[in-house]
Amino acid sequence: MKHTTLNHSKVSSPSNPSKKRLLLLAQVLSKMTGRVTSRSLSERIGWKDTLIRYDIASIGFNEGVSNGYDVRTLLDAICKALDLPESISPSSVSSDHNYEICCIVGLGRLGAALLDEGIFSESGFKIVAGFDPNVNRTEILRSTFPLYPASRMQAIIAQEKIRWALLASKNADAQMLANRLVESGIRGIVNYTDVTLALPKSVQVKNASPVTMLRMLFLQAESEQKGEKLS
Amino acid sequence: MKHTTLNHSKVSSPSNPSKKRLLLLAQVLSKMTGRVTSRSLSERIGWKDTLIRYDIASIGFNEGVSNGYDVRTLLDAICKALDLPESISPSSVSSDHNYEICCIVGLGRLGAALLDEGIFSESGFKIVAGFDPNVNRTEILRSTFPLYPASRMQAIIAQEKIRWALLASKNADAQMLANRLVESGIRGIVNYTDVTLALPKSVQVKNASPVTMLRMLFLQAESEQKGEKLS
DNA sequence: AAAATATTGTTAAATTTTTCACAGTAAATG
DNA sequence: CATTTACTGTGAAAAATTTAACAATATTTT
Repeated sequence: MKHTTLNHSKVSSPSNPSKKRLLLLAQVLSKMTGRVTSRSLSERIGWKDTLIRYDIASIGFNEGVSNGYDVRTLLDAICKALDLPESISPSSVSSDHNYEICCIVGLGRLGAALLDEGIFSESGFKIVAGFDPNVNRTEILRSTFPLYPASRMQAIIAQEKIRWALLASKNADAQMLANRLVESGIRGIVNYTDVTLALPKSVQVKNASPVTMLRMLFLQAESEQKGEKLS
Repeated sequence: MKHTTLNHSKVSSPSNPSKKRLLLLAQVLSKMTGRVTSRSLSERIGWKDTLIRYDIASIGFNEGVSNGYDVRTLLDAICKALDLPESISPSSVSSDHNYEICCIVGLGRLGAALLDEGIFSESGFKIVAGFDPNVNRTEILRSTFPLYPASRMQAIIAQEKIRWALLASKNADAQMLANRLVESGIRGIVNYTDVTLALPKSVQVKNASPVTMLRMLFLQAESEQKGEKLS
């Protein structure tokens, strides 16, 4: 009999929690070589080995029977399954320069820090514009891509086909700017402000404000102490 | 019969997902006044009204019968239940200056942006130190709290009783610095680097790197398109 | 080459989380 | 003041997620 490489029974795509774990797993694998087992990964990342196998199975990968996984092969499979814009895997010449286009909204201290192009190189995401309500900021700051006054957001976003935004404005401006992003047809926002944005369900958000993150961290630690599960 | 204010059957503390939602809920309520209903909140935040009622019930709050909730009362109750260091609620004189002590590790462009004290004012968290492996950085930068070379982390963290860290170093240094944080007895890390940290289970992490956030956002949007649940 | 070992893939069970359904209650209405 | 309306609180049902159990199978050891 040939290698048992094609008896995949799981057809459905991975669940949302699985996807998030697979992303993290891919990021870990991208720093490794050789072979791994579900147990060695479990020790590295902290999830139950059985959950890791479950996640891997959910993308229909099964080249690991009895002997663990080849890092490279597994990584490639995960990247393909998640369909990230540009694979984390080095071997992925698959999608040739398939970037997702982003912008930064709000060029205060934090927003300006994100202008550093190095952050996003090889991430699959490309920042092509920055916006701020304050024209001073857009004129003073230097970056490898153009900066515009917020009044031009709608036009530029359409023109450049921007689909994602990093929102790092003042809290007071956050909802207003988010609304404009929505009107411009954006698909998702990474929200570095403390404002819990009101958005249509069709627009995704990820909250990443330092304060909110610290508070969530605090809650997580509180639960952990009492012996509860951590997420 | 008296007001039905004390027939709380739920004794167990809220589940972890509930806690996170309650935190966001509190942040939203802190910007409101008057009364709200589970439905109006549902429209504002996007979760099912029934889930909001469930979360509220989980902290034993029941002053909403038939008439919705008083924003202020509910907010206070949530803050008390979550036991955040300094309440989001304005009326909370309860815990007098009960700060959680934090530090910033890595003072590159992003880390330096976090030196802005305004970010954390009234958050319940107080930054008392910054660290960087590069002594140049600690000498050049200005901030309202002292900056130290990374070599002094262990000593200062013990001395200042620092319990939380914002890690914004270069990726290459991240794990090394995280290890030192762990050795120093830190309780949790907000990780702004792209490295998936290997840490003991007793130390909590929240990943907030722009790239990881964008990737998760992307996955979330992908699922949403196919009509799946969003987290 | 047989036995022992290590490890996956998978199905089923357990657990957790969310949703539903509706009884009960305060306020508003006619 | 009876009736309607708009809500909550809650216990049970449903759905989602995680864990456990184990048969199957490569690899290593003796």
